[in-house]
Amino acid sequence: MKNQFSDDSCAVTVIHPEVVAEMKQVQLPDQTVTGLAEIFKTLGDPTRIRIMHFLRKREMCVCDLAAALDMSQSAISHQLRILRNFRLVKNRRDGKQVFYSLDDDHVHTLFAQGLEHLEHASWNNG
Amino acid sequence: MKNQFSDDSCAVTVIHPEVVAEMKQVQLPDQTVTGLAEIFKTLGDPTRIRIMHFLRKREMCVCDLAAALDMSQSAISHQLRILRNFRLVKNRRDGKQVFYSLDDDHVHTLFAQGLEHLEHASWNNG
DNA sequence: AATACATATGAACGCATGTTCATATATAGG
DNA sequence: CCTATATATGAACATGCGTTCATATGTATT
Repeated sequence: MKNQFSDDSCAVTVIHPEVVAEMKQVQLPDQTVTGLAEIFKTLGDPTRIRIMHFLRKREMCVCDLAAALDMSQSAISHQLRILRNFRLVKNRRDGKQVFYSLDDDHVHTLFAQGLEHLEHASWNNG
Repeated sequence: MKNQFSDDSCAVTVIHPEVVAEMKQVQLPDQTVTGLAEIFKTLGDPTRIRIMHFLRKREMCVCDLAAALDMSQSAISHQLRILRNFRLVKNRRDGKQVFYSLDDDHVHTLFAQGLEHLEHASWNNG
């Protein structure tokens, strides 16, 4: 016999069965895991970071965003759709223009915490 | 003349030149943008979310992580390397085993804020 | 030294993702 | 109604990413 096997999975050696059992119980629901991953993935792109950073300062229309970022209107619009889908930004129409702004305050805090971690990581980077 | 053009970019209509100018000044440094995006991208994967959630509870060795997640040791190891590269987890060796834990507290808060946003988004979802 | 075990890593494969290009929708003005 | 403008969207293309498979490294045991 070469290996121990966990109860209901593929062949993996288990070293601390109690730990594994305990962790399987406190596992997050799939929906929560997916949701969390989606939020973070949405923020995990330079263009979207830049957009979010601007919208933290003020609401902006699509055209101005594209100009300020030196990118095409189409690219920005696609990104805004993604941010909108995951409720990170909301929009209002004013005539021909559509203005975007942050959807809620948690995003602000997410940003701040991200920056704090960045600093922390830089310390250790030396 | 069909369009206005921004000073130093490709052809994009500018609607509020003052806003665009102001935003260009408060732009984040490229390094910061990249760093932030990398942190969030790193958290933007279901497997890594699950790993981080476990490590929030206790330190764990690679084998147990693989067993608890019903995934191959190789897959987990690859993911741990990514988390390690971006200083989200740290590791210590104890004999043949390597134990992983969260690197700092900001990650905890990042998680919490992500979850809060999840709830917020669920309200609006109806 | 030789074996067994825990972890790490490189290559490869399939799938997701960001941008561009072309075009559609929506609103204002004549 | 027709044109111009602001935004949205679908298809396509290139790049990036997560997993698997095979294998290497590192550590204890005999």
